[in-house]
Amino acid sequence: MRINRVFEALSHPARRQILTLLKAGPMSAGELADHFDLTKPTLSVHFNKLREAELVAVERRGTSLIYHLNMSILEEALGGLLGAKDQAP
Amino acid sequence: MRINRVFEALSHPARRQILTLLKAGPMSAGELADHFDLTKPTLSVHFNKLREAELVAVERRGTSLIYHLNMSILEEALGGLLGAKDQAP
DNA sequence: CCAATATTTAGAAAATCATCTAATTAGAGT
DNA sequence: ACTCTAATTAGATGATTTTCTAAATATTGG
Repeated sequence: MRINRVFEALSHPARRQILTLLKAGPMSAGELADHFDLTKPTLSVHFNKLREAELVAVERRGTSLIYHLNMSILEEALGGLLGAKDQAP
Repeated sequence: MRINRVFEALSHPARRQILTLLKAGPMSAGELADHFDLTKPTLSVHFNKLREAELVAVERRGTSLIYHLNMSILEEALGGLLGAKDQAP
């Protein structure tokens, strides 16, 4: 896990909201884009950063790309910073 | 809590390391700076961003400024993103 | 008050980021 | 093969971030 990429990915509000939306279940790029005031190309760039951080995985379904949340990376990254003052619980 | 500022502050590796160092206890700006290959003015800018995010608090002790970790903001921000798929625990 | 120490603020340069429009790729159905 | 829909990549531009050096501020001690 490239922790730098993860936190960099989390630094933009739109990207955090994408993750929050995906908590409810997988969603296509288009459906996700409907929740924002940004153009699809812009959202596409955000999807890419989330994918590079492995915070989401993508799967093709016909002409659509379906994005899935990868919760474990989120837990590892955030948990890693939160916990471990002197030892792991 | 300005969640945007918090995640923006967490996006830089030096700033995350500052927080990690402060887990062991309060430390002066100079002591913190000794752990990095960056100049003091640069570190000072990082301290400011952490302070604006309320991730750290500062207290003067003579000519030194002592930085303290504010763990609760970290917990709120990260916990807020981690938890709450449909309800708070 | 003056000098020394600790740290910050100011200003500038280089790098990175976010965003848009236009063009391209990929798949499905006719 | 053609067309429609879904989404991406390319290229450009403006804004923000990171970093440095130089100068300024604050506090203590003689």
